[in-house]
Amino acid sequence: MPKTTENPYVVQPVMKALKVLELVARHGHEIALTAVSKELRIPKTTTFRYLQTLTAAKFLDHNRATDRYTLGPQMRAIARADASVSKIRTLARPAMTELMHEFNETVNLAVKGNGTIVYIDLIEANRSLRMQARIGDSHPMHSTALGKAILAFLPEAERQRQLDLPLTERTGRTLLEREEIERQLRQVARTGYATEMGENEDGAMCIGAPILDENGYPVAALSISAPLMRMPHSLAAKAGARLREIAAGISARLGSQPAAAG
Amino acid sequence: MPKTTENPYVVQPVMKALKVLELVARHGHEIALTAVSKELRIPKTTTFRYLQTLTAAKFLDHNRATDRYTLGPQMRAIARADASVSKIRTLARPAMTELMHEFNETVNLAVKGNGTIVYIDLIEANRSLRMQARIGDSHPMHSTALGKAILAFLPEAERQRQLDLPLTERTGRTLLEREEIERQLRQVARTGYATEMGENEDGAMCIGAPILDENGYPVAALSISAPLMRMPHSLAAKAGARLREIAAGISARLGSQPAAAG
DNA sequence: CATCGAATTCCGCAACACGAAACCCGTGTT
DNA sequence: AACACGGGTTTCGTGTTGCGGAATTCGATG
Repeated sequence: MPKTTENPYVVQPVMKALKVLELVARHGHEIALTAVSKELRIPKTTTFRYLQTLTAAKFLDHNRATDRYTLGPQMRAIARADASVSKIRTLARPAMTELMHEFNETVNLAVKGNGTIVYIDLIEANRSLRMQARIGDSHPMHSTALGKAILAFLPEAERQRQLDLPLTERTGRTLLEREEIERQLRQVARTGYATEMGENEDGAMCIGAPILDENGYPVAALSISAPLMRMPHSLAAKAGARLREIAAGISARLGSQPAAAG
Repeated sequence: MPKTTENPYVVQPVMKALKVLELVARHGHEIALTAVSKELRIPKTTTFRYLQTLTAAKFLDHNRATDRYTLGPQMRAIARADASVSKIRTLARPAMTELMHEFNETVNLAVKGNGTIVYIDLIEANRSLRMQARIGDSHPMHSTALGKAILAFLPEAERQRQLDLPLTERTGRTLLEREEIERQLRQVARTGYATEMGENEDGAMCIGAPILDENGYPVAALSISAPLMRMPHSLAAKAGARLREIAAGISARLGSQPAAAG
C-alpha cells in the first residue's frame, strides 16, 4: 500500500537508499543524518543505515569531524569514467570511419575493463566476410591486439597483477606462456602497436594501438581486425603505423603528453 | 557468513545494488542482465530486480530494443551538478576573499536547492559582531537576498511554482505578499542585485547577486551580509554594484553570455 | 516447427530490514 | 555543576518483503 507505484520488482531499500544518495548529492555540501531523515521522511534509524551503506560503498563520504555526508569518490570516479568514455567515443568516431575506408576492414574501439577489454564502438567494413565483435562484448586482454596494446602501456604493477590471473585459451594459438607474452609486450611498447594472429578467433587477426589519457594511462585502444588471409605482413605494418598515429592523435586530444620514445 | 565484514549497519540489498550500478557504469556500454548476474555472482532474479529498481530511479537506462542497461540520466545529472558546484566554489573563492576585505563583512556563496538556497561557502569578516550562517545551511528563497537574486532570474514558470509554495515567516519583516515580492523581483531583475533588510534574521541585512550558468540559469548567488546598523543605503548600493560585477565575472567564466540589459 | 538462450513471472520461506525506544555524548543553559 | 536538549548510535523483537529456484514466456536462429 505504501508504494504500489507500478513496478512490482523495485526493491524498496534500494529505491529509498538511492533517494538518499540523490538528496545528499544534490545538496551541494555536507548534510547531516537528521536533515536527510527529515527531508525524506525516512525514520532516523533507516536513514542512518543507508548513509552507512552508501558510505561503505564509497558512494558517499563521511566527514567524521562534522558528522556529515558528502558525495563520495565512487560517484566521482563513475562520472569521470563515463565522461571519459563518451569523450573517447566522440573523439574517435571520425578517425575510425576514415580508417575503415582506408583499409576497408572493421575498426574497433575498446576501453579497459577489469581484466578485460570492452568494445565501446566499432565500424564494420562493408564486405561479406568481415570480423564481428559486438558493442558491449568483453574479451580477454592477453588474446586480443586491443588488450595487448593496453597491457603494454599499463604501469608495471598493474600489468603483473593482470598477468597473474588465469589466462583463458581462446584458440590453439592463444599465448599462454608468461615469458612469451612479456616479450611481446616489450615489443609492443617499442613499436607502439600490437598484433594478434588467430589468438582470439580462428582465422582472424587484429592490430591495435593504445589511447592514453592525460596521465599516460592506457584507457582504451583502437584496432583494425580482418581475416588472416586478407592481411599480409606488409599491409599489417602499414596499418600498425597508421593506428599508432591516429591513436596518438586521440591521446593528445585527451590531454596526454606524447611519450618520449625509448 | 557471507559478509560479516565489519559494519553491521550496511543493508545488503542496497550494497549489492550499488555493486550492480557500479558494474554497469564502469562497463562503458550497454550490458545485459545475464552478464551482470554472472560477473557479480548474484542470482539472475535478484540482479533483475536491482536493474529494474535502478532503472526506475533513473540511475540506469534500459534500452528496450537490445534489452541492455546503461548509465542513466540521474547519474549524469548528479555528476554535472557536483562538478558545477565545485567549479563555482573554486571560481568564486578568490573574489569572495577580495570582497570580504573590501567591505570587511561576511561574504556568502549559495546554490539553488529545491525551494531553498544552500550555503556552499562563506568567508567571515574578522569582526566581533558578524553575521553567521553555516556551510550546508538551507534558507528560504523569499526571505534572503541570495534567494531573491536567484528567484529574479529564474524562468517565469519555475519562479511561479516557487512562489506558490507556502512562504515561511522568518521575522516580522519577512515579505509574504505575492504582489510585493514580485514587485521586488522585477526591481532585482533591473538592477542586477537583491537586498534584504531584517527579513531573514532580525537586525541583519544582506545584498546578493546571481551567478548564471551557460544557459543563463541562476545556479548560485553571491552575497554580503552585515548587521543593519553597519550598512547605510549608500554603502549598500556600492556593495550591490560590486557584487553584480563580480558575480557577472564568475558567470562569464561558467560560459554564461552577459545578459542584455533591459 | 524445434531449439536454445535470455528475460520475466511465480511462489513459498525465512532472513533480515525495520523502526520504536533506549542509550550515549557533546553543547549550551540555568 | 547539574541539567535538558538534540543528534547520533545501539538494541531488539516483529513481520514484512526480499530472495532465489523453478516454471514460463519471449525472441532469435536454424
